Amino acid sequence: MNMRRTTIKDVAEAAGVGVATVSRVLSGGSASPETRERVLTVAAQLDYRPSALGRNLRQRRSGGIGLLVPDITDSFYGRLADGVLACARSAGEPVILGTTGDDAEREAEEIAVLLEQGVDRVVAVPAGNGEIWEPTLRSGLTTVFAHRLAAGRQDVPAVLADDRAGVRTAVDYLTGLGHRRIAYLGGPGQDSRVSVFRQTLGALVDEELIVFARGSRDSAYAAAAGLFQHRPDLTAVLAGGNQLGEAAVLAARELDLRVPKDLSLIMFDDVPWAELCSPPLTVIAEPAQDIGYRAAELVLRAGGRRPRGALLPTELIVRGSCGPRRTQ
Amino acid sequence: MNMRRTTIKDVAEAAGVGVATVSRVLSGGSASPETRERVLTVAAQLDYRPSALGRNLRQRRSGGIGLLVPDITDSFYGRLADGVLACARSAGEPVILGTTGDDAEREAEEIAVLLEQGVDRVVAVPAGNGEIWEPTLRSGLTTVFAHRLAAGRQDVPAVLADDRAGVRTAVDYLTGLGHRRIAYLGGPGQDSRVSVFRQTLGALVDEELIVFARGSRDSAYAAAAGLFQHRPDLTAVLAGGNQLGEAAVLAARELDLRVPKDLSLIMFDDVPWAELCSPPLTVIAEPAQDIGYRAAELVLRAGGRRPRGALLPTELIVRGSCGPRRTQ
DNA sequence: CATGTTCATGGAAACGATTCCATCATGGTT
DNA sequence: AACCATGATGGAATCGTTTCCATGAACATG
Repeated sequence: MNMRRTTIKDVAEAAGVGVATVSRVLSGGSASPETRERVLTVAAQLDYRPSALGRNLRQRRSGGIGLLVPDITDSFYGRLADGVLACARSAGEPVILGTTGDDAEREAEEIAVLLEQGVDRVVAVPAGNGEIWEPTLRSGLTTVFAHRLAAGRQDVPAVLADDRAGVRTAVDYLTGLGHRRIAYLGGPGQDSRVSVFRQTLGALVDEELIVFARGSRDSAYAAAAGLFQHRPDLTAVLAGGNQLGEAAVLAARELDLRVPKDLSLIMFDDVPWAELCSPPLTVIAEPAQDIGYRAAELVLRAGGRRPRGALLPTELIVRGSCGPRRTQ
Repeated sequence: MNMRRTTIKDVAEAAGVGVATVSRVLSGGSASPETRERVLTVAAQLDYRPSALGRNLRQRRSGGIGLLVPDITDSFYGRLADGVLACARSAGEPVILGTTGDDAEREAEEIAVLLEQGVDRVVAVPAGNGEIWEPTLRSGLTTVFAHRLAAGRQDVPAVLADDRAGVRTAVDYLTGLGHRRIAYLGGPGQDSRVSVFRQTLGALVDEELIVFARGSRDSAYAAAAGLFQHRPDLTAVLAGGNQLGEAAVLAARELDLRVPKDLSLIMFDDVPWAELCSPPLTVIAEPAQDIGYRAAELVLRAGGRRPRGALLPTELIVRGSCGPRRTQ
């Protein structure tokens, strides 16, 4: 029952060589062909698997890569995580997952846990502002941001969707349909989008129509319902994420606003149910999984270097949730 | 730039005590009050954080808990993972996430990675049959299954939703509405449900109406479409998960089957979009997050003991996707 | 007073890998 | 033949903890 794991020492003894040699053979160092083969054979026979524990301690870093997302329940982050996992798996690296709830304090805690674990590579959707990351980055942790930047941290490589272009396309599409009073229903960390929203809308911008929800579903619903009740004159909404879109649909239904007759709706993030909705939702698709994969790739390939980030394309997928401005 | 982490040795020196004492103080061992306070003060001053690396090696186990789910993209497993994370966070434990794609081989690989990392506690939605877990369990890894059992492994504690009761309720509901040809659209690992399905349906059971998809969305769609085309006489479907439900709605729409007029649909797992669908979907809600939380709790509390599992209630939520049998 | 018991304490030995460094054999060059 | 370069090899140090054990002080009990 209580059999010890086989260690490198066992292999060394069984193969009649020193532990140093075994280590070298197994990690690709130099060794004579016959020694190499003998060691490999013995290792296979004993079903030897090097313990990450010993290695990590010696190398003062745990191999794994940390992943911090706001909410693993959100389809977008689920897909993003899936991309990270796919890349990590192909590299044989474990992934330590933490959720921040878009809360700076929780983010800091999760970072602390990761550091304690000796994780030295992190993919994160940053929640707090850049300062939180200061000591972390200084301590030599390779970080890649995904999906969004931390305020005031242009020095960290990031893999982003080109949502600025997405916003432009969406706004142009809506104004093209005749809409003038267009709302933006945003979530945490979408300042950059909103600035483009303002820019593109130009003279049409109406600050009252720009509202923000915190991360939760409840908050999203409250924001949407509040917006619709307070400003029944709006005719189109751009929802900044799938949970916000969901809230918008729900709130609209609750208030008997018909989509797209009374209200045109565009949602960021193409989720499977967007097609099942009635009407099917027009969306700006973001390559969530690619974002995750690329970010993981960057963080793995980074050999101490600071890699450049990436900007992935978004796509407006027109379905049935937008129509011409209602004439009332 | 290249400053070393502060170690326990630094703290010991600064406090004028031995490292053993520091370790004891920090991990709740016995020490004189004044020593304790001095050590704690110094540790706080130096911002000392014990390295998990050293501890893990010495204790021959990594603190973290492993989590294995088929697909983190699936809302159900997302919520399950969220539950595990919530529990782990309250215990300050990191979570290593792996996905199996419901594939036995991938599951084995992920287990190997976890073992290599020294993980000794795992929450898993088992994909393969029980044998895969044999060497793992034998090697002393505390395992708790979540959401389903591995075939032929009654010796592993499991946290399950009472989906057998769910199936019974759903079938009774459908037969009560007059349906006679009821299909089950299943996914991997749902044998137990199907056996209850057969049982409850009794003489009405029709083996051709029981079809299985593999884990992917494509496979689910193919199964649903195939079922509907091949047996246009069926009047009700029980979909074994949200992806299967999604596929059913999509396939029905494609084939111009109106829900619930031509086809009644009940889906396992209450996802947010079930309400947005038109008609809103009648579902059997499963407490995914609770399952994850409870499973993590079990795996954490288990002090070598083998805890008993849990069976969590399901609930039929009637919305609009079921109607009386069509009279053709 | 002698002896035993209970503490707090620190030195040192693990844990299992990697890696520095010294050693030794080999083979080629002068 | 003497010498050096090269490459394979194993011993030992190292990473940062925890934990075993010996020591010594303090105190109670005979």
